[in-house]
Amino acid sequence: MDSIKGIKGVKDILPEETPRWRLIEDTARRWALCYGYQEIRIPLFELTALFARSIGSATDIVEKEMYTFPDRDGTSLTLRPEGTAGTVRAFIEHNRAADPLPQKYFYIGPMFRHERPQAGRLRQFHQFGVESFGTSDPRADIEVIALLWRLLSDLALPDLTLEINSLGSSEDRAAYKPLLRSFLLQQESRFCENCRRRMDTNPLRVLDCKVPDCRAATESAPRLMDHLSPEARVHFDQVLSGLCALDVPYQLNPRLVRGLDYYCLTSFEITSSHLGAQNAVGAGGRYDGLVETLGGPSVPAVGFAVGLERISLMLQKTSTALRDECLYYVAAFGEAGVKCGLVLLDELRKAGLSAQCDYRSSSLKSHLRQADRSKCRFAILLGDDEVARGTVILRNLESKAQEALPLSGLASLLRARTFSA
RNA sequence: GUGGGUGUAGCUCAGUUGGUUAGAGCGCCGGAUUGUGGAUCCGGAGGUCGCGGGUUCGAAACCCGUCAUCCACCCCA
Repeated sequence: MDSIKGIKGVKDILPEETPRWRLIEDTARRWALCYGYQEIRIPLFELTALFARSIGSATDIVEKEMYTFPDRDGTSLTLRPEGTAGTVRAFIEHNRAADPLPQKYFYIGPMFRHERPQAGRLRQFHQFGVESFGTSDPRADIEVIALLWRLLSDLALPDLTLEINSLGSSEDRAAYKPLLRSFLLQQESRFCENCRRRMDTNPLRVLDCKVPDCRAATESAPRLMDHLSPEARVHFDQVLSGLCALDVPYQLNPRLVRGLDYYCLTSFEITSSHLGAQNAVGAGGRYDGLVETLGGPSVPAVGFAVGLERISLMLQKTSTALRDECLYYVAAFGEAGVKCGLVLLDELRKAGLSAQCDYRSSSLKSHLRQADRSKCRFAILLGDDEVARGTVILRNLESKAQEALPLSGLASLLRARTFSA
């Protein structure tokens, strides 16, 4: 009989790795709460139309990467490829804009995109993201960038670079695109096939091409940054000076263009040189028009998302192995010992002390071998002799020091020791 | 969707120009006078050589196909 395998690009996170994942998730939650963001839990799937409208129907995500399927009545549903669309939908649906307080949310959970798996890229992957609604002030941009920077720094991820750019307003881009396009057309022969196609569909992306010849060809291209409206320019300058004031180091990258349609003004990305080809750890930007696009009021917004797998990959290299520890191993053997051991295990656990036992082991020797492997700090030896005396032997597995303790009331005695130390 | 690499024990991998019972290390289970773990020594379990076809007296090895996986492109977190 053939065994059933997992789905391509959908990975199990095994017990060896979950402590690392909890560290990442706990750190993210802590920083988000510290900055006044509140957790929101949104569905894993939504109407397909939501993503098509928010992300942009001409983007790669919508065109070829979504897990889309018909509901039983035929309506098209899609597994969420990112978290912003659903968060904005919930924001509108529950009329949160009517609440006068700043609306700041974070989410954490799995996302789904049908891509070829690669280092740092899976079909089910995990993101932590924040969305700050209602504030057009550049300090909101600074805040989310600082939050992202502090979070990643706290995890001590190596060689991070924050790159930042301004995409201007949609009017700025509309005015800039013809300039760029005519520049590109003048030297069309220098570009790769991909870029020639992009000149029509999305000329901004040509700036982002990794082919060295293409990069060289766009070296002297007109810069969007030089064609910003005065308002956009001021906004951008204030973001940059704010980052300076907070000592968040950044690098201007005029080529930085995001792949989702809804971004405007501030756009940023944090990369690491330790990640292989997919070097972006997290990215985000401002999306002032999105709430309105999805049928809500005109509400400015800014946010980011980070890839948890990519953080995990880097953490694997830098930090020592984490593991979940168990305190006591109960080595119960012999006819009477086994009976008492069953009860003792339960009492320890009821007292909040982690305890385990290998029920297969029948000799003290094999128990101690298991205790050693389990990495418990103590073994409690309980054989027929101890039962007869009404005691147990508490053995420190590291120092090998042993002491006899009374069996009755043992759990509360150990509890008192554990929590007073 | 495109390109390349890799599929042999639970894990990491050997396996000669095709040659007979397919190996090692680690891990696992047991033992070394029966109540004391890690070290050492000894023993044991565990493999449709990814799958299907072909070439051959003979295939883990060569050929074709297929699947899986990894890396890269595209693009993204």
